[in-house]
Amino acid sequence: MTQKIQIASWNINSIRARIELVEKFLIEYQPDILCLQETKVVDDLFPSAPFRMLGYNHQALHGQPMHHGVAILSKLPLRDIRRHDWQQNGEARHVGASLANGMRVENVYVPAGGDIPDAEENPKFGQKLNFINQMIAWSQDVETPTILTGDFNIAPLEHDVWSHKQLANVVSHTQIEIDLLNKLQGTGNWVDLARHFTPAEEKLYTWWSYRARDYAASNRGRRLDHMWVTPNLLEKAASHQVHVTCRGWAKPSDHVPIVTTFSL
DNA sequence: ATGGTCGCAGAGCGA
Repeated sequence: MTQKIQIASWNINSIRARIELVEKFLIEYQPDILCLQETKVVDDLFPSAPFRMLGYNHQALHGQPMHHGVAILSKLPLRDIRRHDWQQNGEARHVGASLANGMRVENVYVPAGGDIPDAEENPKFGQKLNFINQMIAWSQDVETPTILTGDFNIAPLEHDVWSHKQLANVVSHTQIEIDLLNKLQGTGNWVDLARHFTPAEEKLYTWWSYRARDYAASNRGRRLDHMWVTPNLLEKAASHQVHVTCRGWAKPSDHVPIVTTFSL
């Protein structure tokens, strides 16, 4: 008998501003586990009750005032919850937890990196590169079946952005970021599930700027959100979906949810 | 055309 587990990841851009949107998503798609990024709330003020009402009784929260913040909401018990602060700067960007079957879920919000792709001119860009380097060191030791998901803030492939040429020097698609992300991927032999199921030649986005007059008409998106697995989980991954329609919902996040179905 | 829009807080910054 096989067990089906669906795991979702969504940069929600404030959980308090969008709790109804999340409820709509959970009712419609019923994932077992939801990884959130940019919750923008301290743990004491996290809206836990609406999730419990929907059966997500197991909650690994890792928030801070104002910015960032990650959380794992789960119908399945979570254990060995770890809240990482990779740069010892108080930023809440990574929370991980194990399931009863031994799988680990690692939920990450990589720094956006500011506007100028130069570490000396723009410390935020340096922080982003440093963060990935910390993850590379961490990734060396990952052996258990692990899902690494979240907002990586990097769109590595040509068709992960609306224009490879026009974004070549735009933070999220610069070669230095792509090289570093590829190094991280190689370190753990991580498999990029979205591209495992969708050919590299096909455009695939998870984020569209709020600034476009009509996001759908201009369709200038980027694939910033990812779900990677260790090779020992690959054969269990049955499908991967990007729920583009959520970008068109009222009061949307600028990111859409991604969901992987595992057959265990 | 170098703008545009969000959320947090309660001005301006980060995204």
